[in-house]
Amino acid sequence: MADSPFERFRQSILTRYSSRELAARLTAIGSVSRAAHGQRIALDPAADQLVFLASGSTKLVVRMPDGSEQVLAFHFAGDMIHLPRRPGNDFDLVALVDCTAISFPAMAFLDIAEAEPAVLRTILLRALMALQRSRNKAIRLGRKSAQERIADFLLAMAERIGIPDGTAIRLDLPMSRRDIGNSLGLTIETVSRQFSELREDHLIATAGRSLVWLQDRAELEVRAGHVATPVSGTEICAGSKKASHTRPIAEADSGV
Amino acid sequence: MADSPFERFRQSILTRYSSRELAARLTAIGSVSRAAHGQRIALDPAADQLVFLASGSTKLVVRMPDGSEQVLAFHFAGDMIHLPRRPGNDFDLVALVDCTAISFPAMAFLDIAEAEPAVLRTILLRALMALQRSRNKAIRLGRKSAQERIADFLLAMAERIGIPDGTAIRLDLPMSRRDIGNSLGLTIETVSRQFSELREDHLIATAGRSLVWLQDRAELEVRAGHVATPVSGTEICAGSKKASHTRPIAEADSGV
DNA sequence: CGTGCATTTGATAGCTATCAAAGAAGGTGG
DNA sequence: CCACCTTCTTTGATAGCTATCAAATGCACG
Repeated sequence: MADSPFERFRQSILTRYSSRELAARLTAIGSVSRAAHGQRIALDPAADQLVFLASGSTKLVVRMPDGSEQVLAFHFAGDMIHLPRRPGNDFDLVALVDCTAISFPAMAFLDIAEAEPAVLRTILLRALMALQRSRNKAIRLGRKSAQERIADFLLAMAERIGIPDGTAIRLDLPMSRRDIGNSLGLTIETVSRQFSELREDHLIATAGRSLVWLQDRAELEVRAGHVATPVSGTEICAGSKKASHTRPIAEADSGV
Repeated sequence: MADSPFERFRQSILTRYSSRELAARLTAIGSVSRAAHGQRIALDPAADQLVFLASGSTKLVVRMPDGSEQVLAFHFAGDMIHLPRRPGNDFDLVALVDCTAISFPAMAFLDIAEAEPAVLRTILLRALMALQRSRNKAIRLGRKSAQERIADFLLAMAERIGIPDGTAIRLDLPMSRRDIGNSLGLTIETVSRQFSELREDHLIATAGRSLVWLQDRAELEVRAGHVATPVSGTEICAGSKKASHTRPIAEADSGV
């Protein structure tokens, strides 16, 4: 099957030159699981897992003692996700839409991958990217107001799943307002209020529950606190409102 | 020199069986730098760096456009730290006490380490630990009150630099209240108030600016929100206030 | 077309930041 | 060794932001 989960895994993670034996050995320890919207992705709770998300999108959540849940990360097709086992087993990978995933016992995966350092390196680089994203999340949560968090979140999503649409960027968000709130440390009401405010200011447009267009990326960068806010009218700021970083949309990326 | 930075690097990162040639090649691309309290650790801004902290302790900070700084992580001797280069170069590694560090260009390091998959694996495992800590930080910042963050912070520090002292755990915190606040997304005043409250409740004791004793770890776990808070006096909770997780203090660990 | 759930909007309370000032701690120079 | 001085920490009063509580509206699905 040219489009099977394992085929996607091979194309995404294994190098073009890696041996067939390596692929076979990894296939032997990987187990495919499917999950529909809202379902947990079944995982062996006995050991740390490396999960390759072949299709769909997920949220990585931790359940708090008080029953609430904190979203640690969102993941999209092609991501590798590391799930540590902790006493209490409180991490869950939950499907936002229908998903296909392959889960590997982490240590066994690395034992096999050691035969092919390039694969190990790929996993490492993805882990470092995931670390970087987690650090960015910590920045969002630590030093930002509700509006800054929402604007920053939208820009981060634009880089992962944004599609250019005229002068705007179109997003089809697979997660609910509640998930967004749980991810940003905000309540669902606050998320909604900030969406409304950005909409009134014509920085975004929305349709239905999941479609969002970013209409003024430069101003969103300002609202996100990515650039120093110019003091309106009192000082002359040379070169303000530059065209932001203009990073490529939807660059290949992942989430160990 | 048996105690040189490179010797510590070898003992901490390289496996006992790794070749001398590997060590020599890594040594060739690593540059030692020292920094006193408050100084930045000098790093080549041209490329991503992997930094091995041979001695001392540091904070990884990002400077915000408004001039404030967010602390992303604290690091201690033996840690490996990954510093990505971003446009704007806003990440800094700052010494909390006198430090010795070795910095490597990340890609060159990995090129060399590919010859020895066990080394690559060590780096990967440390990256995953750093990711886990960053996720925990995100939980702290996202879903916790000031007191929960402080209690959680103290417990996290206990696991890294805690020293058993009678029935208590002694901490010699190398960072200021301001650094703690910048790390937890709180102001210095709020940090101080929470310390005072924990002190009044006899959960901690302090001496001078840096010494802290954790006197009631189980209750601190409750205050940190690690265990469900028992509803006082209205319901009977079977087996509450168990002796927490009793994880080992100061286990070998690192921070890529 | 009706039902159930997600989202939006509104009013109020609580928590933490901010502003302000006093009180330790640790280092320096006499 | 002690007095001084700078810096960090602690404590207090107030304002602002977001959570919470409550209700209406809108969307998607059967």
